[in-house]
Amino acid sequence: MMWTNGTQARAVHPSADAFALLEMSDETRDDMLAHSSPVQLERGQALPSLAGFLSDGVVGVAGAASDGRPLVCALFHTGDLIDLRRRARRPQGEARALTAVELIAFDVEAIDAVIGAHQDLAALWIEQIRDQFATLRDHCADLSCKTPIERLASALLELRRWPENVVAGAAKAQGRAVTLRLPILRNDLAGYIGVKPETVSRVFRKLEEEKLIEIQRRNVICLKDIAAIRRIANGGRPRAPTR
Amino acid sequence: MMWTNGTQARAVHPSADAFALLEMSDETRDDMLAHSSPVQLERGQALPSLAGFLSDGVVGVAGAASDGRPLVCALFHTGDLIDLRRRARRPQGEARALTAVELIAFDVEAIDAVIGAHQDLAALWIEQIRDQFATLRDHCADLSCKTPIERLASALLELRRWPENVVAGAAKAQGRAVTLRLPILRNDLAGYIGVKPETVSRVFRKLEEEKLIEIQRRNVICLKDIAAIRRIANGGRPRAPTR
DNA sequence: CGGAACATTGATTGTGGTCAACTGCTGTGG
DNA sequence: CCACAGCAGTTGACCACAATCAATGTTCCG
Repeated sequence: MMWTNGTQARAVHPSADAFALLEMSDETRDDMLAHSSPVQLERGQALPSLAGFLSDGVVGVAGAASDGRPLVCALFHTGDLIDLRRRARRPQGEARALTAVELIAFDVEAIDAVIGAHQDLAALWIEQIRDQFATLRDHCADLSCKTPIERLASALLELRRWPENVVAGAAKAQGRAVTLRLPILRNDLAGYIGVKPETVSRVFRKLEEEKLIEIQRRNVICLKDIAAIRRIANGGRPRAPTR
Repeated sequence: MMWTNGTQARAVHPSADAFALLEMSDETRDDMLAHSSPVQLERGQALPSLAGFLSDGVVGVAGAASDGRPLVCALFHTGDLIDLRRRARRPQGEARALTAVELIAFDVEAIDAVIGAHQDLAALWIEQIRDQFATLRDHCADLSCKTPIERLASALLELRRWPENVVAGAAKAQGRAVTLRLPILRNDLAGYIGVKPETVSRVFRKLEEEKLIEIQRRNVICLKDIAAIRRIANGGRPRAPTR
């Protein structure tokens, strides 16, 4: 894996300026940056702060089960504001890098004052958390009652929403087909959709047998029939009746 | 069921002033109320607005499965600010009253300006959504990898967090025991923890056989050993190994 | 190459969904 | 008052299916 020398300085990644895409005034931006510190993490490392801006990579929040059951209850992607603070007593759950990550970690003591001082930032912050809340509601709906194949289909469509996961080029050419670069490992994907890695593997194979996807490499798959995949994701494969 | 005369005027419910408990200036409060309208809903009715303050009752957000699988992907309780807006194209999912509900429905066109104008409201709003986000993450963790008995234990402890669900009196007397008034039906509870009503019934019976709870009435149960219930909720009942 | 990490495949079994029948309760109306 | 309908919840029998465990395969490094 690249970038194993975590804290060491290195050339700026092209996507590192995702921060510049956030719509806010320069003044607000400067004020935010004044109370933050950029860090680089490798896969597996815990986030140093409960709040930050994810300028590159994927972060997963793990819940706390007393035994070591792996699980990923929420995903953050490049361009997301992260705010995991809560009023509740025990701060259970922990955020970890699922890929190599660039993070602008905020000083949680100071960032609230910055938010309060800048109306545009407050609006942006609310919009971000609100969207993540909505995404998580959808995800909960998947976990509540869907079959593994429906969950995986749903997760694939969700990953497609982030441009950095979509492989350019082949996309337009093949009509409705889209080639996806899965940013996370099977293990984490399985944890996210609430099944075991073996099941993910079996479901991938099933989808490929049905010509709906094509597994090109371990983490590169082509969605060949988006419409059919969406139909499955919306509940098109309920469990068989007992008869 | 009481209050079947939905829109008809009636005496103010004691808990209707939960709104007064929100920490904000009078000016902010007046400004909010100027852009909102109080409504009363009975069980099953959809919320008239994507944003509001829940002054009494329980609201559930249902996801959208193409077949009619019931599910409740998020719960709101008395005292919660509700903001279900999202940038995403299709506004899937729908909020419905799971009990009789009193709601101060906000005008979604105007409420953002009110938030922008009042710093205290912005801070409050962020804190609320952030907390709901955190609660939902915990819930996702439950759904991802826990067994039905663990999920139900977790849900019971979650419901205990809202004082209106706790039956006063017997609570203090019995030491660690707490009597809970379940605000929602078995069906909705099952949908929330991602199992079928039959399973909820079986798990309740199992918990009662183990003397951890006592089902006093259909919707009144006594948690007799909170510590043991919490141990289960945290992952104390994994599925048996195959051997 | 060798080795570790990641991923897949196969055989087996526990278990929660499914369906169906039943109980208990409440309100309605004759 | 009982009869009845309607709804919420429970119980039982059955079995599809995903978790388990084990072994093998693949990829990616040094």
